[in-house]
Amino acid sequence: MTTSKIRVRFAPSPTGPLHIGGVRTALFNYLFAKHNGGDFLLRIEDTDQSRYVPGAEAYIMEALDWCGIKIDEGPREGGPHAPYRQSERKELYSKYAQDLIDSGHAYYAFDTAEELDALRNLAESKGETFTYNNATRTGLNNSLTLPGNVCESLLYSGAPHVVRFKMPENLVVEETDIIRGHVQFNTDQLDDKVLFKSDGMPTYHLANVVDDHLMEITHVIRGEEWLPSVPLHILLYRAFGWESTMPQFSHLPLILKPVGKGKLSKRDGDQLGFPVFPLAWKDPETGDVSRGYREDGYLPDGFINMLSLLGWNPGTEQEIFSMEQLIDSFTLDRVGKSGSRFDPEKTKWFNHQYLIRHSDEELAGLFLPYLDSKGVKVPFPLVVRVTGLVKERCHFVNEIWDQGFFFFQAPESYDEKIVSKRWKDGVPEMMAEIAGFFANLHIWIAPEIKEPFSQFVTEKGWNFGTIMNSLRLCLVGGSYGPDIFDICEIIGQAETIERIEKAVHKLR
RNA sequence: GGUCUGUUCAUCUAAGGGUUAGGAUUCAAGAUUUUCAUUCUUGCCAUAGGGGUUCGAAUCCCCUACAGACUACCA
Repeated sequence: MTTSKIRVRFAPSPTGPLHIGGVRTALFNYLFAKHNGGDFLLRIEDTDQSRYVPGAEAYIMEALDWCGIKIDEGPREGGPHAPYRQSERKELYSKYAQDLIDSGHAYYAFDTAEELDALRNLAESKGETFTYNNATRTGLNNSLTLPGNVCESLLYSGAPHVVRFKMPENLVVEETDIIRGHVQFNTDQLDDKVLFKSDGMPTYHLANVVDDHLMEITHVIRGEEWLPSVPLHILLYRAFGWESTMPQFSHLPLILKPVGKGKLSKRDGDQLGFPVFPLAWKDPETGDVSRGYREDGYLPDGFINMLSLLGWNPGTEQEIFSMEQLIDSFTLDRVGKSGSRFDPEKTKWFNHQYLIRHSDEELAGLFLPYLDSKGVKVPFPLVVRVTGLVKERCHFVNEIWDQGFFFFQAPESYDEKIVSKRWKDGVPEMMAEIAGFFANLHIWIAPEIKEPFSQFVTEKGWNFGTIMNSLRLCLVGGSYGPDIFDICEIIGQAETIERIEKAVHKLR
């Protein structure tokens, strides 16, 4: 253990949009770094050219930006260990692969992918599993079995080859994972992993270890799916002679799908009607669009708050956390070990909590694009006022429209259920009288409408409930919305009267 | 199949040997809102099963079951 500055990295591969599991991994890395006054780096692991997806890298950065996760060093930000894109560090890795061959920790292998596939199929047909390891490597085409001169001439002639790690025999590799505690593996169960591919690129395992070392990463915080490769990574650090500065490992529990079995996947969102991505994503090949939390009207701080509580808890009963508070409270020892099922309902609840905490101005600003898309152009102060009136009844920014569209345009239809319930005999006549009454009012602000109106209704001996509900139907087209007199005030005297007359006319 | 990891209300989780097993979401009921939503109150609901260790186990150990991850020249 060194006493150097805490440094962590989020190292996604740009094979598509980040999903919420990835965002959570990034978040926990970020929170851990900031809690300890350390650095958070973004490193793009694009060593598999065949899986490269255009736009994915930009997506990842935009998603982190939206979430409020700030990158200290990365491809865009630069930094002392640039470049931060593994494809741009390509030359570096072959040197390290060579070091391992020279020290006897790795070897060249000339077996083709087809040959290995055939071996796997053969083993499978016999109910066995083929593994490239100490038991089989002596019977395969590699620098351990081939005569030195044959091997050299193969390399010289440019024969395709990979570099494999020579997994030691019967060695117990132990490690203390910050989240999981003591874990151990026997190397006899492991295979000779490819470190360097025939296309000249390193695999994840090599690149990851080399870069983490070079970038002075102190803690590796990643998903549980990486736990099985921990022994390989430890052995690599040892082989390089870097064990004394090896990062500490933490393996985060998985995020499971809301219903059914297994970890959350892209498909779940489409089927169950909630986003699995922070931002909407358009697949460049198929053109399919997947929805995103941002586009669905979620607020980033609520989204982050929800994610933070998936697998982590503060040990207190506090549930609402700003990013600053999260940084303050976050420690890895309060991260659980078991997988968390994702709950879209609670996500909605969080969003509502954040929605009502946001200022009317801020929310109105976020709502503006939705208004635009409806072709509505109104003064901003009006949008602010309406937002303030309806935000408590919304879970999402876009619901401000559903809850308040009638402030901006007259209802075009009337909810039939409400019509049959409220539009009884005599009601049209009462409404017509009310329109006349409104026309004679001189002051048009909510309390000054309510007061005389109540008097008027009382004098007439009408049923207040019937009147209010029917009036609401006239003004908004249904049985929803905030206080009626607020609505009257905002839409104005003339419009109020007009809507009543229109309803009387149309609902005859 | 093998290796590894996990298992507390429907869901997220608290309780690091001693509590009526706590909170939150969902759901249900009531109150408020002469609408709807919000809000408030109340309620329902859990230690996977079996063995140990212990005066005492959700907590420590073992077995079983179930679940998951990994098992590629992918990350």
